[in-house]
Amino acid sequence: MAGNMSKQAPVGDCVDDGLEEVVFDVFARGCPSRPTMEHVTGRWGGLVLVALADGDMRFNALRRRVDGISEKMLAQALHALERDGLVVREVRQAIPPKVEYRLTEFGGGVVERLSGLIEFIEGNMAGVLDAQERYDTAKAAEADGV
Amino acid sequence: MAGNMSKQAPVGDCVDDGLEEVVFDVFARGCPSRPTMEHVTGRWGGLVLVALADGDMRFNALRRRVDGISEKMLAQALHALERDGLVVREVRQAIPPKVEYRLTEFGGGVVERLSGLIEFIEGNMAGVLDAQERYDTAKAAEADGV
DNA sequence: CAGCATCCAAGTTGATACTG
DNA sequence: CAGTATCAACTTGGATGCTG
Repeated sequence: MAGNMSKQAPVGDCVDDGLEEVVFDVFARGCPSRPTMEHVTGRWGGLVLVALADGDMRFNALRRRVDGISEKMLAQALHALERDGLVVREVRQAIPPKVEYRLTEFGGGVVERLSGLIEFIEGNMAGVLDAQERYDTAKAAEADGV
Repeated sequence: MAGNMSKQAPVGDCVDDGLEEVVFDVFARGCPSRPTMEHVTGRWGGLVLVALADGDMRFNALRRRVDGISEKMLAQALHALERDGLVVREVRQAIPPKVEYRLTEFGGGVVERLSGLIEFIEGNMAGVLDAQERYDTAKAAEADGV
């Protein structure tokens, strides 16, 4: 494709042309780390990734594992993840077709950190539920007492 | 609001009535950990949270820090985060008004893990950019050669 | 099985304007 | 300053039907 001169992607506010040190910063609006971050943490990407930590999986197995995801969203998530180099798609020619998805090393690193986060949140959900209740009660009282 | 009987929120597939052990599971469709997870990892929530790790911050300071966020989205993110008990909103009566946002202990724990993830991703972005390039090239070739 | 294409409803977002 | 209200534009997601 045209306009593909080595690595100097046009990247907003967080990277330069390769002569100086490159710094990526999710806080910067145009930084390519933002989309990647979104693929990883978005509604489905993270769940797909973590599901793959249990071992390689096929399309429909993933679909079952990630409760509530639609075909379309799963395909979309897998594409994004594959493009970012987090997941590898492996086709086994056969009938019926067999396609497996596997984490790359980078993907594995992401999953480690991500599942740490998930476990931490799951482990604190009781407190979250309490906080929500308090918040809602306070809001209701406020709406009343005004 | 009506229908608020103690803690047995109607929570899909991952929690019961308090007599047995409660297990939260982000993979389950109706689990309340999912929304919370989304607030933390969503487009803005995570950035707001991590921004607050630098110290307490006021509304407009946050707005400047999180490049590209709109007023509306910031307010929305802060509400969700506050409701989940990740952030505290502190009002200082004065003119002009002064409102500060601060991480709770739980919020701090989340941020630790989240920023680990962010740093890992930022640190691997060079590889991601390469992967994307390879992916796009392969796709282009495929679209051609077919 | 794996997955793309299309359509459409519903939700999300951002700009703008306004309030306390 | 710290928000809320409103509206139009855009995006998302899911259901359905079809292909290899």
